[in-house]
Amino acid sequence: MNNRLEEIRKKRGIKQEELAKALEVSRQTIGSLENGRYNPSILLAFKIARFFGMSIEEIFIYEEENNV
Amino acid sequence: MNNRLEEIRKKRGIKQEELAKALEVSRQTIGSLENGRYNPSILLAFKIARFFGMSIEEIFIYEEENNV
DNA sequence: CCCAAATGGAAAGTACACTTTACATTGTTG
DNA sequence: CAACAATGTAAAGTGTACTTTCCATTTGGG
Repeated sequence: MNNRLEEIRKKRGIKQEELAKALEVSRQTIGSLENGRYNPSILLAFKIARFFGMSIEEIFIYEEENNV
Repeated sequence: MNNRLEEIRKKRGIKQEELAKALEVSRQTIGSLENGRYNPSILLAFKIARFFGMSIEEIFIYEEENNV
């Protein structure tokens, strides 16, 4: 899964640490999401979407992962 | 998090097992989601939404969980 | 240039999504 | 009622999301 987190966060002019605090997760979690080290839980995805006033689908891009 | 999985699945007239096979997860996973034993991963949420031709937000209802 | 702020990322531990196996319960339907 | 289909659910194991701690690298402003 890809995501537009870094792009969207920078457009809002906020730091990873500020976003992390707002979402009540660690800064490393934000960094890991932005750099694709892992995917968010659905709860975190909802928090992120709500924070930015967007839908999950606008932020996280699912393209038929062929990982079997 | 609540979800409308059971409702939507029944409206389509398909069995838990059929849905499970289509999504490539176990039948128990579907049952557990329908009965709220746990939340789906975001990948599974995307698969479910895509399967039903709906958005994640239409199926999974996030209401500011106050679980801290 | 220099320092500090911002970010990248590894390591070890915890929580939970998901699997397989197994069994019990609840409807049908013959 | 008998027998089978559909669902509920528990237990134990695995993978991964997320945490805390720690250090390295990058970047911008004085």
